[in-house]
Amino acid sequence: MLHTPHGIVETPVFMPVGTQATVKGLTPAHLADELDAKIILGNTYHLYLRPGHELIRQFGGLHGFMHWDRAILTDSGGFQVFSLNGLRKIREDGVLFRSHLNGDQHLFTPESTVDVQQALGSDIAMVLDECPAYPIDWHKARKSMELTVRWARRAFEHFHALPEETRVRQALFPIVQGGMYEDLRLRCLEELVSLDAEGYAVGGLSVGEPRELSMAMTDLCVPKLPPEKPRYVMGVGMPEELPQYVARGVDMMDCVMPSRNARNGCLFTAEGRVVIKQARFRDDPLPVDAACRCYTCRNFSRAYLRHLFMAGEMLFCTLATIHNLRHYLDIMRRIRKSILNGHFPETLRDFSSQIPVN
RNA sequence: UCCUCAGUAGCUCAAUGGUAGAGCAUUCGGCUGUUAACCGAAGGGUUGUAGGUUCGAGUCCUACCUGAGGAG
Repeated sequence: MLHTPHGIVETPVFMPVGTQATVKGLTPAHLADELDAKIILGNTYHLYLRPGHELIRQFGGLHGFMHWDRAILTDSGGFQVFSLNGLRKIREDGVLFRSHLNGDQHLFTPESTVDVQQALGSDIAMVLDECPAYPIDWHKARKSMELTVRWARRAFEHFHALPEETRVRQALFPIVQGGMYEDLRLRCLEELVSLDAEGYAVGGLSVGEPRELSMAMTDLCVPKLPPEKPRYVMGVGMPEELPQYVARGVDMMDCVMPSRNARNGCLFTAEGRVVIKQARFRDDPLPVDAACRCYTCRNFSRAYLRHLFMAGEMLFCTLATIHNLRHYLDIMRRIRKSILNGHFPETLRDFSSQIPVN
């Protein structure tokens, strides 16, 4: 269990992504009542650029601003630096980048991203890291990893030196990098463990590498992270992969897949994907997933959902996102239950025998 | 009855007489710490009809058909 200033989070947990102070398509009531999500993500990069972290601070941080009283983890912007390739320049002191909104130039440093996340008031903050592209050669991966380690040290130094009276209670997680190279990953991990953080993340996965490699890196890193502390693999995964990450010791995951794919018409079920735009669902009276008990599946047909999608109606995004996130969170609930019951191995086998999502 | 304008993909429209295209729609893919209600691909045509001029016609000429506007 993760004890945060905004409640206890049972692990292993999947965290819905709410980049811009909203899980797109959903109200906080959907998240809390319908999905019972205990923790969601926010993003330093996006919120710093718009509406600005100082404004959010005035509204009582992200929690007050977006009316969410459960836990929030904020990503540092390291991944945005990676995906904004071309708009940025990485230097020793930090990353110089141009806003994707208006081209303004900004500098993120390990220190400034801690400050921004303090203003956002998240329960868990992430250290600024460099997320290298895949593939990358060993020498470049080493340089990148070493920079990530230096940045992590600076972030922690700054974090510990924050003035007691204004400091927001918050955990800070460093991020293991090192490309797909075992030696680099292990060296990075060792350095970061010495920071004695409250939790650790494995980053740089799901950047285009084959699935086996993501799993291999997880296999390598997670067991060597302190077992009594939460271990977070960033940016994963497909629904059927969730139990496999858990089996490797992962406590926390997040991914845009359920929410983004929902908006793009891809609904996940235990029987595989339902691509709702397909003509075969034009007059299908069945729910998306007969086994699902979400609001969408309890009340609406595939034909209706297809109609909403084809008509570009905004309700589609809401109903589809409710379903996909419920599917993800139900998988995690089932996993947690089976762990408590001592039946996780059987549950893992059940999931493995299911039809893969694609 | 006459005059003018217009008929090109399902829709709205491009195309100096020289390989008929686009957007939307349709169908199908993709999406992994959200620059993403996004991106990509495919199918789809006797250019209103019938003649003519020309090496070559969506384009020029003639007649007809359909529609819009105008005159009487």
